[in-house]
Amino acid sequence: MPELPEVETFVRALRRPLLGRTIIDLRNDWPRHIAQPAPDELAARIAGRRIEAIDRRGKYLVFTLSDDETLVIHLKMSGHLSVVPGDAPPDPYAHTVFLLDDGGELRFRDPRKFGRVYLLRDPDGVLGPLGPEPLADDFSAEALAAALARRRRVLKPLLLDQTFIAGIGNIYADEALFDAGLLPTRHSHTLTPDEVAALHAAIRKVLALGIAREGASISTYVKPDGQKGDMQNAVAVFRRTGQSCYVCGGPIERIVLGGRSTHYCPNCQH
DNA sequence: ACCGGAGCCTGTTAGC
DNA sequence: TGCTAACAGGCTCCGG
Repeated sequence: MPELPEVETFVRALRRPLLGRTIIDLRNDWPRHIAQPAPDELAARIAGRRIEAIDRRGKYLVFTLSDDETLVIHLKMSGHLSVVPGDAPPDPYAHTVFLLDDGGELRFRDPRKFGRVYLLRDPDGVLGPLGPEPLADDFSAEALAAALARRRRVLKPLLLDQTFIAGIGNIYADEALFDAGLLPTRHSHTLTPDEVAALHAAIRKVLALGIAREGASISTYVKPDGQKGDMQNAVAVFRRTGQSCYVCGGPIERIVLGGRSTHYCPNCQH
């Protein structure tokens, strides 16, 4: 389940093999992978475009192409991107493949087919609704405090709301709440200034740790080179139901909030 | 404005 | 040990 740190890991690994390359063609065996525009139009418009920059916005990968085109990819649950030689063994799960001018391929592997590809002249149409980047300099505790007070919502589902903050998914939401010592069932407008400060620091801490450890290989995620990340060895609560809390020794509990499994320590979080 | 549920998918896991 | 059924999970859409 790629979240901000996992997507950032892809972005960093893809820059070296892709920057300066030109996309010459597209292969697709699952048309629903292409969200926008229609697959044949996307193929026609992307051919001949050079990859000039690769960045991340929330959980989206953003490829700035020549001629003011932007390729946007969301990996959703099981998406994976890698650059391989053209004669690499075929991958039945690589539903969308970008052919490169050096003979290589950018493969979008996606067993569950939840991922989406966009080719946009104005990426704001897709990226515009996203909330602030939690690792950006202008994401301050004061800004978070104001945003929390404005919405009266349960913390866990709110952290997963991409229009509130961009990039946090189920793993890092649970980890951030544990690190901040806050129960996932707390309501956003009830946090004290100290609690907001703790949450702000915790969000940035766990995301930065996830990036440093190149992502959490808990379900299907692996790095572009196929190797596992290392963040799964540093989680405090996620999918540790019944196991001992590393801080107090008590059992980690699991509840469902907003339809998502939620893990926390009832002793350490208040 | 917010919440809950269905739907999209298929590999993995739980339960018999 | 082998099978089937439920689950996971980001996000969108719908109805309340």
